[in-house]
Amino acid sequence: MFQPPKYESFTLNAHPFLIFAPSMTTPSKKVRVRFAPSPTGGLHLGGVRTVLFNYLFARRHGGDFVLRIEDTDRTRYVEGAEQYIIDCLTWCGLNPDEGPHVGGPFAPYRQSERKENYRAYAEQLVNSGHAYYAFDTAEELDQLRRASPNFQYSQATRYGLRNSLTLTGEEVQSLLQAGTPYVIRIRMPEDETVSFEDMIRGFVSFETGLSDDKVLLKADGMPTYHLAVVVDDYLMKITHAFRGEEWLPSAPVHLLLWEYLGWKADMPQWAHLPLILKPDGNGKLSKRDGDRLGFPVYAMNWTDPKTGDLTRGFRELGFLPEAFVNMLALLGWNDGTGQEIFTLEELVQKFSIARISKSGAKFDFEKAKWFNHEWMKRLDVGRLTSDVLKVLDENGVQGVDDAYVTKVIGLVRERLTFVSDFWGQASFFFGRPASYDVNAVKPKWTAQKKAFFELFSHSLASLESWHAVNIELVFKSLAETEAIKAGELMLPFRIMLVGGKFGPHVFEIAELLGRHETTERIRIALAEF
RNA sequence: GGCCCGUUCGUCUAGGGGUUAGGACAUCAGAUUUUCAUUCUGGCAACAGGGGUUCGAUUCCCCUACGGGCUACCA
Repeated sequence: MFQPPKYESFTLNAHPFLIFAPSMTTPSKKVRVRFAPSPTGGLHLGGVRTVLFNYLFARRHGGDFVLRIEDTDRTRYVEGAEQYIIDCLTWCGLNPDEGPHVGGPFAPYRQSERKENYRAYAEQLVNSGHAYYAFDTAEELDQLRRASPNFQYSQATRYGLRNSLTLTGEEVQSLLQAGTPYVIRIRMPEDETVSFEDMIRGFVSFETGLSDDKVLLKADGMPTYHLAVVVDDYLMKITHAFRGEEWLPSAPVHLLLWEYLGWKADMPQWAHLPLILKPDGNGKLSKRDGDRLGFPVYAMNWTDPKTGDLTRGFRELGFLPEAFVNMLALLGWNDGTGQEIFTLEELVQKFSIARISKSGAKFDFEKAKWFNHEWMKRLDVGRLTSDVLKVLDENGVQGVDDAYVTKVIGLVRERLTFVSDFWGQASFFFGRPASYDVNAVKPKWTAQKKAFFELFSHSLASLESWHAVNIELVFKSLAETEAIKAGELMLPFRIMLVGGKFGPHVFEIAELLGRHETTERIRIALAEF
């Protein structure tokens, strides 16, 4: 017998796309978004991208960006992870308007501190028949799963298990009074269709009968993500919810909860972001892939407090936050013009959900490096100074003149991919070469060349204006007088000042080094050749 | 297994019923830079397959394949 399927739509706005139509770029309610990480370890690059999109959307629409710590799993809680997350956001310049560190009108922002909120809502769902008490222990369920691998706590099995659907009211009451551990589970409808309009994916629909009865409130009294995310998004008046695509399958549970709690009209618009994939093979990018392939996955260095293991981050590798954020934005989004370099401000101006792609993107470290190099070349030299000073300090160089450092940066920046490359490219500006690439000089070295450099050094001593062009002039005219090709002398001169075959134009180097230092280096090197 | 999502150069992507299918990274070749890097020029390189719809599909629809995600008292 034909039964028309029950259909229930959760499309909240009669015209869901209207909100984002050009004529109506400002949603009617004040935009409020949240990043809701679990403090269990380092912050993954995908997490930062989620933050970014939240941030951009909030700023674009003049809304609020809140940080909410989802620490409902006590067993996975890691000391220091919350502060680390906040530090990462600070480094990236993506600062929340509200959060545990800055407070706000909806405090507290840690779910562990909101524990008492959740039980009442779970009970409310039990009372309305949309949820039930379940007394099965974790061990019992483990056993069931071992016995049949596809076991689900669902309509197919719930009537054979120990819960308030199968027990009498008196039995349930006495179990509860006796303090028997229990969880509260959602009672998924047997045959309904839940659908909604995802801002990125468009129409998505699910059959409720296929999902299991997710736990809402755990035996320790803490909510699971499913309950907590709905309750807090409601309480914190979240209007748009961004999260990774891995959450799509549990969306129907959340939709149902919004409905059952009576908040359907306030449900946020959902946006399920495409995943960031491993560069080789397939699958979600994980910290392990970074270790294996030799690039960072976390935003900053992370030390596991239990094992002491250090996982390197983008920041410490020498990434500029500007480049890191820029690179992340382009992983799954573009503005349609081909422009690839954006400042945060530009991103805020140009960001639109409509231009986020649906498919996952493989992370390409080479491209990430390219972004950093581009920023290395474009950034204001002064902006780079403090970072470079840090690199110098790490290499035992202190108390150098800022203006000198700034000039050096200007000279070498275009050949640096990372700030951390600075030392390798510019150490000779802060100390004499420790050794010389003599093989580059010796085979063609002659007494005549030696004489040239002695004369050259002498000329430099009386050079009136110490500028690269003048130094070069003296160098070349003397070479001519001595009948030696200038080209034959350039490399030896470079080796004298730098120690190796690298660096900016040699006369620029001499200018920066100064008269005394230049002649000294010539004198010292002459003894080596 | 079931459910959901996805599929344009090696990678990130633009595009969209009629285009020489565009750009970027990587790569290759050349030029410049009397070092190296930068920079510049050029080359290689893609619409997963099959059915429809259509005068015409890479573009719209369906199926298949492939890939991924989820399937915990984790988020």
